[in-house]
Amino acid sequence: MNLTLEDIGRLAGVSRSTVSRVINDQDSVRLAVRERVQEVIRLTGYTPNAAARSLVSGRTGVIGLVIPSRVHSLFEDPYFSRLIQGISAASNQAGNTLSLFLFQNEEEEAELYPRVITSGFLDGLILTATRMADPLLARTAVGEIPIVVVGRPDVEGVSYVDVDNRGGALKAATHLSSLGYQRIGLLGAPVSTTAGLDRLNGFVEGLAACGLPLPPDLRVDGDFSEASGYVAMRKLLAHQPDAVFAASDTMALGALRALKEAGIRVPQDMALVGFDGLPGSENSVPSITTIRQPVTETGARAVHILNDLVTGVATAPIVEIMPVELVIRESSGTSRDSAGSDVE
Amino acid sequence: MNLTLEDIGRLAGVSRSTVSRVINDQDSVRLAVRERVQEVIRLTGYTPNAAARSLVSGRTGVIGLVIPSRVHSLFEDPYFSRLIQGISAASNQAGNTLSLFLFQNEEEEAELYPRVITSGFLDGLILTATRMADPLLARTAVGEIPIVVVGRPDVEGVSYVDVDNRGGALKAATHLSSLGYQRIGLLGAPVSTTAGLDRLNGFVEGLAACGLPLPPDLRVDGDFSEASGYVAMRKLLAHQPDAVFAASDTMALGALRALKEAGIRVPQDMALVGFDGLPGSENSVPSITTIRQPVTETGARAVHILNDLVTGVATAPIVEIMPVELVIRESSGTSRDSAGSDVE
DNA sequence: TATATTTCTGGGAGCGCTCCCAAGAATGTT
DNA sequence: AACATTCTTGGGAGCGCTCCCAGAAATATA
Repeated sequence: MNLTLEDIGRLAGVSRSTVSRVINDQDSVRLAVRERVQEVIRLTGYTPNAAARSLVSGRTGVIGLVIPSRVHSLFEDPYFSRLIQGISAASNQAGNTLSLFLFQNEEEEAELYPRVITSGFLDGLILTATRMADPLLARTAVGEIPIVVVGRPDVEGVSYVDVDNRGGALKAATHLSSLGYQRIGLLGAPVSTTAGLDRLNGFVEGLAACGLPLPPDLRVDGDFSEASGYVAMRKLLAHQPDAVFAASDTMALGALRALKEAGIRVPQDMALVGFDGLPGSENSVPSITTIRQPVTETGARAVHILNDLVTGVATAPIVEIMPVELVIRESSGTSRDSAGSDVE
Repeated sequence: MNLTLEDIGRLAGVSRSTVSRVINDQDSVRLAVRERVQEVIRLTGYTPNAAARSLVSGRTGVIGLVIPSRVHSLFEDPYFSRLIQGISAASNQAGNTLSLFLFQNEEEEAELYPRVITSGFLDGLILTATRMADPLLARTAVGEIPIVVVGRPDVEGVSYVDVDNRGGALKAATHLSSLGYQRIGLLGAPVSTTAGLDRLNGFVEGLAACGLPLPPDLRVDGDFSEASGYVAMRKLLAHQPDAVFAASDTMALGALRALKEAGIRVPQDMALVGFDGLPGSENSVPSITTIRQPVTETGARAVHILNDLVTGVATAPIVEIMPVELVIRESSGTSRDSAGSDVE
């Protein structure tokens, strides 16, 4: 039942080559012939065999998305969900097929990954949530397959797309400072991730630009989770900050819970700024001021860069930093002064 | 740089064919030769070209997972997250590669789907979240590619894996009845889904077996979401049930929120049973009695059945119903009597 | 030792496609 | 009308692999 080019050619009264030309939209096929062939293709529902095609062209149109073994819980994370959607949408649009590689554990990773990058099955790879000194990234240097990392990797020479973590955190700091807050605490993300590190540095830099320090006791780190935000906020409370920047919205949500429990009103008693721009921070009470990052667009850019690499339009490394945006909401809506404080 | 069978053969001093035999673990290769070839393969890091392989074998080892356009929000749903993980884990283990098809809208679905199932790129397909009269399912009947649906489809002749929705809802009903509750309400899932329908029927059947009715005013339907559970519970409250079965844990969580707001204690004033067995129902206060369904295993079974279909070990349609389990927690911990009621 | 039997190995054919080249058809030029 | 030029078209070759068959090597049997 499976048709071949030859079959279509026979039905249309032309040769294999002509049918191939029609399918690949190459010129130099007489209009009448072209239409006749297209009609036969339409009627038969013929689709070219992908394997044969890629055997000769050396390309499959398939790009892989690797999510390392650690991040399984994160799969429910709205960030990942949106990232995957962005990548999927962009690859559909670009005519790619997306293959998903979720490794269950390190052994699976070590066993499957080398095969994946060398079998010729993939045109390219998008790597997410790489850790510091990521073994996947190390293994990849050898392979010839184009790779784009989402999030800044800690090695040189790799193409990646990242959001402006540093700039975003800087914005958060200056925003809070401009409202008159002086004891601004940080609910940090793990510095074992480049995102955590960049947000920390940007935040410190922003405070410094406003003439403010970040005393060690005003910084407690979490792990991106709501629970860690809750715990960290409780610790922070002992040192009486008047505003807090949480390095993720999820942690900000946890912090908000801790503040509510402690009877501290937001923003009247304390201002709160998050990072990410997830729906949760918009729908909370009060809604949380945040640094919105373009997650879907980041995924889409990764796909486009990867395709440029695959087609040779560009050569690695390509780096792109996506802009972030300060979204002011209730949790930092009023200035320190109008909140009736005793400071300045 | 890309090696071929011929290259490996030359390096090992044997022919293409012998190398192929070693790689495919076929017998009748002298041990010494086999080891020499394996050594060369190990040293060179050779991996067979997937396209060439599948061109001749007619198989790619790739299975597709289709998530229709509607369910994008559901991607964050813990259910989908776990299902995808189950499917991914099982397909890794079975030596398959997983391709993910997230369609953004109906047009994309209509355009891409036919190509996907006919290009020969996929050995088989797993379809999730099909709706009643699903166009994908209808289109598929024509195609030759093996398909397994997760969740009972509303058409005949299709292989599928489902959980025992009917039996689970029946258990919930008899459990509540056995505790002495008499006005047991239903917070239903949409009957436009087979899961919603089956849970409704099982629940009614279970009540009937205990000699209890389901008065129309004791049934309000939601849409699986937390918000819909909240709203539905508030409506239900007006008709004073003494226990409620929510057809999903997420809705049960919403119901719990409504009950707390109304000052109704669970389980003292009202018992509550959910369905799914998600982490959220375990960690809530009080923890919610639920019907636990084996999500990961369901995904794994779908992969195995699909592989049986692909290899011809089995022929469609294959149907498998996964068992569910009543998990008793705080929200129905005590019997109606010991809760100090006036009934019986 | 000669022959029958089994085990192992090499090369041809072909999977369905794209690329290339050369031949044929159509058009342009004098 | 005769030739040069351009546009179309067909078929050969080959992508890297598996399958199959026949010949070579090893082993068993007389």
